[in-house]
Amino acid sequence: MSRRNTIKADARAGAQAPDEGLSVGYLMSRARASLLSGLDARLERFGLNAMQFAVLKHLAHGDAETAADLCRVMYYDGGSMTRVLDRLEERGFLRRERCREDRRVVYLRVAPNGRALLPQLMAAAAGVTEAHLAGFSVAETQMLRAYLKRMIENGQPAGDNPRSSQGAKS
Amino acid sequence: MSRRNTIKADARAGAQAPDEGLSVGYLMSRARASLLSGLDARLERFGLNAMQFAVLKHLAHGDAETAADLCRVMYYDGGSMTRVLDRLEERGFLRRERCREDRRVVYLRVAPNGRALLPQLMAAAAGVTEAHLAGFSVAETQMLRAYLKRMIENGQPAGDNPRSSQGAKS
DNA sequence: GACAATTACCTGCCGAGGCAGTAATATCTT
DNA sequence: AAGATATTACTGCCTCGGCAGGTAATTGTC
Repeated sequence: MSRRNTIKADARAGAQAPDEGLSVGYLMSRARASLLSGLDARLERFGLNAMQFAVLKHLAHGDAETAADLCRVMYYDGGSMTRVLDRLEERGFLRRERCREDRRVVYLRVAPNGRALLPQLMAAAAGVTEAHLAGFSVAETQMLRAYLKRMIENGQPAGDNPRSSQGAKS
Repeated sequence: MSRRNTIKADARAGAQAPDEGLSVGYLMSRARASLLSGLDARLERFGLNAMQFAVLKHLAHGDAETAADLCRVMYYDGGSMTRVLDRLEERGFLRRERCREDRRVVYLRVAPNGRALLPQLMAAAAGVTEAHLAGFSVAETQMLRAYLKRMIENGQPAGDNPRSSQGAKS
């Protein structure tokens, strides 16, 4: 044996004294990844992924009714959204319907096919979240949500625009 | 004017009774995205992104000394890691050095070039996190971290399928 | 009515990340 | 000792998401 996997024994233990602040970012990435892959796993049997589910959910709940709406609500790129919708339509979960008053607009309607599936999808999503929040009291969950909201607001004012189109050239 | 952007007036109010639980995931994605794009913005003047910074940081702090270590610590793909390291080496921030005892292993060393930059990078990263945690007491930050850790642990047992591939073939 | 500006949707292109497969080396089993 | 198994690093291939550009349609200005 020459050099076994060492990785600095306590890199995983919460024993980091130096940059405690940074760890919030790492923890959040990890938690989100776990949530996301858990959701994807549960949606797999429906042939959908988390993104597709989110789109259907927003449409079904009336949070949005066009592609542009979805992009605003979900902070998502327009070009990518088109392709997500293409696949959902192709699979019959969704219908596109051109608006007659404003012919630029295409209304999005959840097809009966997708609408029938939605309760199960919602249940799957709720299940994943609940699993991750196991042992959390209602108050704790609310606090967590409040913390996250505060962080988001702190990031809003200066310097955080997802689609600033002003990106760097590297 | 035919149909203005509506987006369901009360989608923003906290008036959603049904799927309150789900919002944790959305909030976390938003917070993380804000953190990440903020970090990228601050690292831009060094010609580095968040990923490259994280690699340098882990190497400099001794959390890892090979590509495989980095992948384990950062829950990152091996193939992608190779390419990140390629770029860092190319730019002179990093040196690769084959281990003589175990010739499969390639040790990664932060070049003086990169080591000199590290304090500024760390400061930039800390700045972003602090900005997002503005108004948080020490206790609150600790609670947030504790919540995230609990969520991660809850996701470990059965919920965290490494990869399910998109399985979207039909 | 003619012009510019804006909006909605779509397409092409590129980088990032995940997965599978490969060659080399090391370790375990029999 | 010899074969099986594991690990390390790397390479192709694919999908996804972001950005820039393009077309059609609407709104605003003169």
